[in-house]
Amino acid sequence: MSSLSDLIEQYLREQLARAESIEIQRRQLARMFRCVPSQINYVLETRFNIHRGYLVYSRRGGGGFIRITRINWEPHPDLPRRLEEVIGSECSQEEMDGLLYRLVEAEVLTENEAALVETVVQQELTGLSGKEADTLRARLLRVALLLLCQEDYPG
Amino acid sequence: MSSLSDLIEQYLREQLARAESIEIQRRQLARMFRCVPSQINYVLETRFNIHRGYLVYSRRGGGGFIRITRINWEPHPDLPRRLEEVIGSECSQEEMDGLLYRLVEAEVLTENEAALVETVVQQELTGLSGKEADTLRARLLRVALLLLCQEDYPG
DNA sequence: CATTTTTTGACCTTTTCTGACCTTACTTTA
DNA sequence: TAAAGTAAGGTCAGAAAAGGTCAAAAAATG
Repeated sequence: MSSLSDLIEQYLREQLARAESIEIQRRQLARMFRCVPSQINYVLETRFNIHRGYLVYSRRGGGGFIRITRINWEPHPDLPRRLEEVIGSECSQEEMDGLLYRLVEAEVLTENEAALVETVVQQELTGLSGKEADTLRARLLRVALLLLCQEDYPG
Repeated sequence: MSSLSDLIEQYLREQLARAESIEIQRRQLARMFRCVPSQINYVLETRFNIHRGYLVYSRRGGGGFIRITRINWEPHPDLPRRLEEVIGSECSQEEMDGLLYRLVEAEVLTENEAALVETVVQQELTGLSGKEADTLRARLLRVALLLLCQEDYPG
């Protein structure tokens, strides 16, 4: 249990223990650990992804950098997966209404929030109908619920 | 975050924090930062464009100058409508990032909310690219912001 | 031994920086 | 007062400086 990736992870965690956000240079860090630059990407993908509560932002070009931020909201464990299951790739208006109704009953959303979602989503769908609308509705609804539910459970 | 362009950006932002509009001389600013004059244009194009909420006007010849004006979009009243205008029917990731950045600056969103939107929207876009992604991104982003902004200003 | 995780390297994309050359506006002078 | 000179800023293409991707090889794991 101490591959190079583990060492790099450990190093970054130490930095992140002191600051909520750190900036690194891929090349420099790679030189520091005597590895190839893409190894850094591997560590970031496997250890500092969103599931583990980190956000990575990077910029290329001269003065480029990689910023790792510890995030303040617990990614709600398997909400994304469940929403994926429940909503799927298409969602009719009736299905959406049903789901929203159930979420209000379960007190996951307030009535106001449900109404807001309904309004905003339907507004974005104006002019569309049939399968096209159902596909888009599924995506919009998923994003909407992820936002509202995550907001409810701040770290 | 410390390329020459970043430094010049920072300097100009400081000026613009005190006045809504500033006038500079390209040559002089270039001398000040020990760079070639066209570097200034680069900074203006990438950091002070309309997407980031700035207007640039310039005049050549003797006594020439460059004027940068901050667009003051007032946060509260009809933000939703403004957002729809700004987002339009397509939105690249860079445009989205720029907009989120500005909303954080304007204290319409917190950094966490911005990160949340970024994450959730990008997640829904996995597998898509090009125009298709840009179209969908515009829609998802609009819904996301409408939800969060309404939540912030209920009623 | 099969599978998963790690490591590496070749090739790609984005962002920044520079310099040669162009255009516009004001100033001077024949 | 028209032409020439001077003093700005603009454009664009290419070099340089980052970071990204992906697949194959190597190592670890069970």
